[in-house]
Amino acid sequence: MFEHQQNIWLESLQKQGYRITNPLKIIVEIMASSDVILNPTQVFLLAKEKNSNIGLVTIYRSMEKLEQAGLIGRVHMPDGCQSFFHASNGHQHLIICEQCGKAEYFEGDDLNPLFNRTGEQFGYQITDHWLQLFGFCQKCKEINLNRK
Amino acid sequence: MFEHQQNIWLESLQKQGYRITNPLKIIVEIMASSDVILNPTQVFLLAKEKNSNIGLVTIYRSMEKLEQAGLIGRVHMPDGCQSFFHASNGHQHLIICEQCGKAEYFEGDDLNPLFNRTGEQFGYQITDHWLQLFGFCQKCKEINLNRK
DNA sequence: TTGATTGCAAATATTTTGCAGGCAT
DNA sequence: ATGCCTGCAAAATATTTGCAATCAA
Repeated sequence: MFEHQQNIWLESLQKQGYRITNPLKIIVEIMASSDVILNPTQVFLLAKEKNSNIGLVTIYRSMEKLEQAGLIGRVHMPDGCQSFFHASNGHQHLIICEQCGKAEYFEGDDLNPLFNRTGEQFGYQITDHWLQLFGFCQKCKEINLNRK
Repeated sequence: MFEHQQNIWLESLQKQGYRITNPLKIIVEIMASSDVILNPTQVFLLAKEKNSNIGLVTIYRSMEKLEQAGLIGRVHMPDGCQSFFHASNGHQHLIICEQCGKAEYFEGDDLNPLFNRTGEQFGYQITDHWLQLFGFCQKCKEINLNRK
């Protein structure tokens, strides 16, 4: 299942002219199967477990490729914006656990009427929008309860 | 008018125990009257015009104070999240020009039902949300038309 | 074979910290 | 007078670039 997803990513990268190297495969494997947002250093540490020789620079360069290819996207949080998550199908919105970074996409109502109305009201031509929810996921809620 | 706003900020800072120094006054003057988002370096350059002796480090430290005091907030953009803008009254949302950084707050519909519904659906306890619109402001639309 | 990709080292860019002197209170 | 705040220099972080060797195509 995850393997399937990885292959889709690798094919996509190959079609776009990138070479499928071992380090890239490892990074794809990590990013395509992660249900939490990850920053370059976190990806680096996970990747080292699979190939102790991999360099942090390769992570940066590969993340850039995956982003260019539309496979991952940068996730902004109140305390930083260097984490990445696999991209969504279509334009969906993110709900993110502020404790563990677990993220999921959700479909919102159609907010375009609000966005267009607001754009007109202020004289802006709207090109994009962000909607994100922050909170505690099921697991982290339980963890926090047990701590008390 | 802007002076009034500045004084409110300075009083608030004083009440919170901060000392009202000349560099802080200059930074408050800039942040309280700016209608565009500004990063520390931009604030530094603007502040230097008023006090050529001011240091970039002071900008960083003062921005932290203003943020702590709830007077400014960090603004996240697709290409960076180191800019600041004066805080809103209540929980409003931002519409930002991606070209010049001009920003304004707007009141949305009440999106809480959507947020709560989504939180329940995924098992998250929602603590916060972000809604931001990006686009081109009136002036930048005109600038771009004239360029063609 | 060829040139894109890698890992290392070094360079940049950004932000934070240590400290002596100055200034608000 | 006290100790918070400032500016400088230096340190710590985060990210990017140069380069020779390697490897996918």
